[in-house]
Order: sequence, then structure tokens, then C-alpha cells
Amino acid sequence: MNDKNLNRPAEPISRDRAVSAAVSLADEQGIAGLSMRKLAKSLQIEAMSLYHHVANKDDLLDGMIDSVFAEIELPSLDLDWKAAMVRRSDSLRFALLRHRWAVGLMDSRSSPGMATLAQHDAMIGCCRAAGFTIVGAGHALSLIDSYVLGFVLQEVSLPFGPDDDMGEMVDEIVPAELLTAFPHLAELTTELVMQPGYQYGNEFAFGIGLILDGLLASI
Amino acid sequence: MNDKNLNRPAEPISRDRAVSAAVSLADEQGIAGLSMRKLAKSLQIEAMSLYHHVANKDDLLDGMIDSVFAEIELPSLDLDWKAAMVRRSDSLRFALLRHRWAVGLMDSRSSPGMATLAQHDAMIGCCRAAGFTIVGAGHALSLIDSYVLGFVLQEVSLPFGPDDDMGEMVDEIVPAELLTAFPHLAELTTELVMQPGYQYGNEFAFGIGLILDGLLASI
DNA sequence: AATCTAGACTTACGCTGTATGGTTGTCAAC
DNA sequence: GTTGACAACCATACAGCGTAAGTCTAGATT
Repeated sequence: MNDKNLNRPAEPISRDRAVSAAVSLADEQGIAGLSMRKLAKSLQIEAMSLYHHVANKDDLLDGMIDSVFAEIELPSLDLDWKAAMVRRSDSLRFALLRHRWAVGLMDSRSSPGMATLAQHDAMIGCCRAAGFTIVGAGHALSLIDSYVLGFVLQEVSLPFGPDDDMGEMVDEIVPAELLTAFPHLAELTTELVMQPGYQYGNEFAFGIGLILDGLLASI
Repeated sequence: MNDKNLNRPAEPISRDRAVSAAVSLADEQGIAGLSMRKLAKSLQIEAMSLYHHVANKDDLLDGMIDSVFAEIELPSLDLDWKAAMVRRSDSLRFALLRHRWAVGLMDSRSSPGMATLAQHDAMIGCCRAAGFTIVGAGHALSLIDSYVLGFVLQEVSLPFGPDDDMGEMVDEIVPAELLTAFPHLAELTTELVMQPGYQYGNEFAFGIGLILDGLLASI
């Protein structure tokens, strides 16, 4: 009979609404800022009501991961294999960069959702269509996704954004006197990382190209 | 004047002791089972006393990550480049598998410790000695570590150990009727993953070999 | 009209990281 | 010796966490 009850029927809460609100909240505040209470408040309900739509917080996290996978382009069968793999790898990378909390969650989720399974299925199908054996498709799937995930894992832990100037940043992370103890690291830093225009993200294209060429040559 | 005080001087607590006790605790109970109170108890002190040795829990986690890196073999300059890289990649992988919590923590740490810096320095040095340019060493470092980290990230999220039989496991993760919706995934599962003797970890050797050969060819 | 049920709410418990402030054992200087 | 400084440790307290258990209410079913 109060306001809350009158408002509720207009937009009933579902698992999907809960998951997507959780994704928004984690995007804004980081994964540590996501609590059942805050999520409930953002949906204008109480914390315990969430448990009618998700089994527990782990279940919610599973849903969040799967919703990130749902954003990723499936590899196209209309492009040649390498082009399709580049497109879908970029798409995976950018999805993980839009939701920086996602890659750190992956080590603790063990039940893949529908979107995740669909991704894997499409990847294997694309490899098979390009002439890979089953074993070869297994290699390709493992290698490509390992690289993309690992690359993003390093990328999100860099303390600067993609457009920041490196010069001053490096000093903050590593005191100059420490760098003298590591001459090769110092060389790489001054001659590569601190050069104007260097962005770590550009390493991605080199790596994925090398991997895809190697896989093609292994058919 | 009580027992605690009499015992204390025998083994004073240092940052290192706190970090290594935290590593043991996380190995046994998982990272979620690591709390300041439990860690203090395992050191026979009270929670707040830990704050004399670490700034806060994040600082502790930084130390834990660095202590994992300290376990990793530096790439040897006595072996040829590829052999040295294989050895150190295996060493990195196994260290991360011994401490399964580590890879999931990496996305949130942004200040590398000494052991981490030493690893990078040695990697770059090894590449330079093998004839890589600075840019090439940057490529190699990024590519190799991305792959190893990503591979382990997938490996630790598999719900079975390296020696488990796959046959029954797959059914538990993915209901059979779901697999009919994903024919390529079903094929890969039955014809590869569920074959006797298949272990996901064996994919690692193929991947790292392909990457290292590609890097060598790019010099 | 009576009953069932889904979805929300309320309360409560044991846990977390850590701010604050006190207590103690050790050692240097007078 | 006594004093004072100092580091290490402890006790208390607080706000926030996930969630178990139970209750309320409005609409649907019988």
C-alpha cells in the first residue's frame, strides 16, 4: 500500500535485470564496490529480495561473466579465417576492457553460461570450416583465448590509461634508482616505453598476428 | 610476563614472515579464506599487530604476488634462447598452479615488487642476448607472458584436476541436451576432450612452441 | 470464499578490514 | 639506576559484508 508497492508492477525484477544492473554497478565502482545491498538499492528493492532471482552472489557473478561474453562478436564465416579471428579477438579484448573487473573474475567461475558456450562453439566451427582438424581446432581455441585473456590481464593492471603519457608514469611505478639495478628493463623503458606515441595496447596486433600465422602454417 | 610474551622474541614477526604465512594460508584455504584475523592467528598474534608489518591488506597481497614471482626460475643465458624460454615459461606456469589464487589477483595489483622487476629484466636480457632488437624484446616479453598468464587463468578455472577422467566431468558442467545446440562443441568434447589420456595442460607445450618459433622467425 | 504462492520485506548472525588508543618489553642516555 | 623513547603487540569499536530464517501482502487458483 505504500509507494514502493505501487511502483513495483511497472518494472518487475528478473535475473537478467539484476545481472545487468550488477554489471553497470561494477563498471562504475569496480568489483569491490559491488555488494548485494548496493545492487538492491540501485534496483529500488531490499538486499534479500535479490535472492529470489539469483541463488547467491557467486551465481550473480557467473551471470555477469556470461553477459560480458554475450557482447562479443561471434567469428564470422563470411570472412577468411584470419580476418574473422582478428575481428573476434579484438571484440573479446574490447569487451574485457569495457568491463575491467571481468578478467579477474574468470579464475573463480567454473560453470560457463550459454553465451560462453556459444562463443566456443562458433570458434570451433570457424576453425573446422577453415580446414583445421579437431585437434587443430582445440589448439587454436586454447591458444587464441589464452593470449587474449592474458594480454588483457596485463593491460588492466597497468596503472595508466591507453592515452596517458608514459614519461612521468614510469617514475612513479619504479623509482629511478631501482632501475639502475635492472639495466635491460631501464633500456626497454627509456628506448621503447617512454618514446612518444608508444601504447602498450598496440602490442596486441603483433601478438595475435603471429599466433594466427603460426596456426595457419600448422594446418 | 605471560606465555605469549616469552615466546615472542624467539621468532619475531617480519613482513616476510607475514607474507609467506599468508601464501600458505591462501594455498590451503583459497584466497577467500585469507583474512587478517586468520593470518594473525596462524602467526599467534592478534589481527591489528599485522599492521606494523604491512600497510594494509592490499600491501600484503602485493607482497604475496611478488613472493610467487620469486619462485620462478630466471631464464638461463647458458641455454639457447628457445630452451631458456620454455624452461622459464614452464616454471612460471607451475608456480601459478602451485598458488592458484595468484593469477586472479594480478588484475588488481599495480605496483610490481623486486622479484617481478628482476624477472622482466632477465627476460629482456635473454632476448637481447639472442639478437632481438629492443622492439623485438618488447614483443617477446608481452607475447610470452600474456600467453602463460592466460593459459593458467583458463587452467585454474577448469573444475577438474589435471589427472581426472574427463568423461563424467563434462556431463556435470554441460548438460547433454545443451550440447546438442552446439554441435561443434559437442564434437570437440567427444572426439578430443573425452578421449582417454587427454589433459588440457598438454596444450601448453604446443602453444608456447608455436609462439617461440614465430618470435624466432621474426628476428 | 478459501487457499496457495511469488516476491518483497525485516531481523539477526558471524564475518570482514581497519581506525583509534592503550599496554607492554627493550634499550639508550643521563 | 632511573628515565624516556620506541617498537611491537593487544583490546575495543565501527561500518559494511553475505545470507539464514521468518514474515507480510497482493494477486492467482481452486
